[in-house]
Amino acid sequence: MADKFYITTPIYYPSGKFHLGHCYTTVLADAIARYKRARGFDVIFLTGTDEHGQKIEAKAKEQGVEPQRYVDTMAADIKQLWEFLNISNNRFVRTTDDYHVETVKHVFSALFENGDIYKGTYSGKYCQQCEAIFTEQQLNNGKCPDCGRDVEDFCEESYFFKLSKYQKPLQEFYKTHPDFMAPEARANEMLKNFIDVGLSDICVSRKSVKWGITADFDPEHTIYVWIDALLNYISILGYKNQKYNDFEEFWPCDLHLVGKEIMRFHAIIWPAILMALDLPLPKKILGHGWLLMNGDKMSKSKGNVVEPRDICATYGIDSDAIRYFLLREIAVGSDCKFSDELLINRINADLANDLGNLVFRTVAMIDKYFLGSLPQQKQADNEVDLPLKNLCLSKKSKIEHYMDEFDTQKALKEIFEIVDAANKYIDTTTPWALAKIEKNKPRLASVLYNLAEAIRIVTVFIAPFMPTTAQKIAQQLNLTKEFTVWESAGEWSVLPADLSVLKGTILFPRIEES
RNA sequence: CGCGGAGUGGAGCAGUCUGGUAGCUCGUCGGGCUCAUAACCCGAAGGUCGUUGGUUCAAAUCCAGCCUCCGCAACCA
Repeated sequence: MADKFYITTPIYYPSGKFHLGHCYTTVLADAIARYKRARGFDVIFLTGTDEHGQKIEAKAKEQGVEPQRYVDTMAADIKQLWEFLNISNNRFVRTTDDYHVETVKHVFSALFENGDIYKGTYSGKYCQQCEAIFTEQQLNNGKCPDCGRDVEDFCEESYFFKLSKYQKPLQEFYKTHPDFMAPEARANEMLKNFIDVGLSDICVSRKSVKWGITADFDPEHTIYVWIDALLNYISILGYKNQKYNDFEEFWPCDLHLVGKEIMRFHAIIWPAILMALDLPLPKKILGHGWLLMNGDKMSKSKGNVVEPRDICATYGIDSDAIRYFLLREIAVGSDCKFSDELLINRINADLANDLGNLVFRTVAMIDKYFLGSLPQQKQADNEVDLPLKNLCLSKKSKIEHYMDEFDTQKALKEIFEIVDAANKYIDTTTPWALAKIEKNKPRLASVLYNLAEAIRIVTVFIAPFMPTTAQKIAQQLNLTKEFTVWESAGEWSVLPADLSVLKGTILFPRIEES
């Protein structure tokens, strides 16, 4: 039996256009999922949409459609986006799906029955414009902190979850599982900002919100969207529903990937709910940073979003280029500045000039000097070949090390050192000079073969990050499956000596700035 | 004094935990090469590491204070 690996993205809230930020989370999860599969893991990779709540209700109304219709459209759109980005998720959850609703209702009732959910009164200050409730402290000079308008008293009967009861167990858990939250800075923030000041019970139902899952024992109440949303991670495995049957095998989750702004829901509330259900806690919550537009967060409400399909169309680039940018440019856990210029520079420098050009010139030379097929006879390795070979062979363990830490940036850096070394190798060996003298042909064949091997290894390594590109290179070098299995990246002379290539199109055309 | 993060050549970042000649990518300038996508290779210029003070033989790194920017405080990846 293969080892199991369960990875999730958050389920996205479709209250507006999806943007590059959502793509980052999902692409990161995808690269990790593909890497794990390459290493032989049996992977469940889950993403989805969080479709209930007031904002969705309002948005639907604004467009003059039923909420269900609205979320259907949005879910279809995001699925298309993931297809465009080559996302390999094998589960997709929608919180309006029957089985999910079934699980949520069951859990809510169970928690009510065991006393972790109780009836209370929810009070605060309500802003009509924002349709949001704030606490006294949140107000800005007594006005709504979002829009600055007057607020009114608000009081409603509600159900509460006994989060406070889990303060001590959570603290104990964090202490015994120091790797539970990552990166460290984010863990500090959680502990100092929320845990240390004391957890209070949270309101988990709303009478005023209609678009949500109703509580079985009190149908006037809909269940708070975060309770609803978090349960997706187990409803999709079939916990308390009949649709799936993977809970025993795949829970607890190996990695919840989340944006830093929703870290607290995953690192505090979610574990508390699981404790209340007497279920094991996830192994790791990784809170990544944001893409910043001119220093500002890219967000739906600020309207400064970048849509990946638009940007690809504008510059004529394919989705692998976007994937590469996200995985290469962003240090896991840190914020990252974004601009068209940074994107273009990164793509041109690494993908067009270095990788794309390397593949193109190598294949072109095999085509030109040997009509596409290398002769069998090869010289042995010499002092120029060995460094290249050894560099290639040294990378597998390093890349595995970084990927096991989910650090795609460092992993890609290692991979591209091979690309650099190969380009340099061409300069050192001067194949065009060898080609001029007939007796140098065997040496020329060796040089080109070594380049093909280096490229093959790169192809194996980049497949989790740029699956389409890996496929394109594989076609050009005539790589069948056995030459691209992960383990083969740790070996040399894997390709047949009489390698044939097919000249293909340019992988990444340079983007000329307008 | 709510909490957290950041401040390093023109741009984007690493280095700070474990003090010891300041590193990477892009850009700029000069040279080389011509297989290749005006791509590739080599070299150079450019930084008193936000600021003040302290510890030390030695501080980007440790300590204290200050300034600036960003984020969080219950529905933003």
